[in-house]
Amino acid sequence: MDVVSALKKLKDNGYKHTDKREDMLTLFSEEKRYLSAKEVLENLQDEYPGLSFDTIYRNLSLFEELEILEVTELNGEKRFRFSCETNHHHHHLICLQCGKTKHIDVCPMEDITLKASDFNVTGHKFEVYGYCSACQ
Amino acid sequence: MDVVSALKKLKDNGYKHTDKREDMLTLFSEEKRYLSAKEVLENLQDEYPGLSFDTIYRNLSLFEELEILEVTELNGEKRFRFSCETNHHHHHLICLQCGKTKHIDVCPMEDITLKASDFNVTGHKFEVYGYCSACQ
DNA sequence: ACATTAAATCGTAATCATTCTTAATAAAAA
DNA sequence: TTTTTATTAAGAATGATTACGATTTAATGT
Repeated sequence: MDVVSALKKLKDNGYKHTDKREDMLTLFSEEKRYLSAKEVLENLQDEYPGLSFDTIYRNLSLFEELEILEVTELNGEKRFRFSCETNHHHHHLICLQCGKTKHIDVCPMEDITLKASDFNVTGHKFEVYGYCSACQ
Repeated sequence: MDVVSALKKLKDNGYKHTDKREDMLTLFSEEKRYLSAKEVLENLQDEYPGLSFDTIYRNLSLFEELEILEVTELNGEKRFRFSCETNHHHHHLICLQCGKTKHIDVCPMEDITLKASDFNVTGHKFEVYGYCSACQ
């Protein structure tokens, strides 16, 4: 995912182009890591003094819906990151300090779904937490 | 984990025995599934009319600290369940409707830690969501 | 059993993340 | 440029969780 194709996706789905949306997308493209709504707000507040939380949250949800961003939940707080460019199903190592991520290519789901025949599996979460080299 | 050994654990760590704590533990031992703080409150309110959220939360945290309960987070809400009796490391299938769980014996963590040599891994989460046979 | 002490509880207010509402504003279409 | 419709600001509302001061209760020693 990159800013240009994200903007195209917005347009293709009938949503308008705004400076705030573009700047939010640019932020995510520069910081390839999980950011909280608050972090996003703080990053854009210099440029847009009266920027409201509502705008941030509304756009984050929209981006999630359009699969521009992916979301995870940590300590009762949602965090968003740019969707990974690869179509290849994968999971992440997530730095608890800065939100930086690394790919994990193995997926533990292969066998599970079959074994759980009397359980209708609709989703899963595999995340590994710790500290990246910069934050150790 | 069972009520008797949970009560013993409380005592051994210098915490007092109260009717409310025992009833909370009994509830978890009867419902072997994830419960929210609200569900716990509602279950005990008949017996204790003036029961406060503070009491529920304080005790849930205490139980978590003593590893009497284990916790997960779903849709911005903490949910607690009796710790599994087995010492064997494992994960869960979790019913999104009723919170019922089933064991998953495979653990995807075996290789990961080694491969992530420049990443200090401190924890992980592997949960599979869906609907149990009763809730489908 | 009774008094003492420290922990537990109540009732309520505060907090934090998130969502909602209404009126004003700005982008796209005609 | 006007109209239409989406987007935004500002702040109130919500829902889960935590914090606080005053009161009550469980454990301990006498």
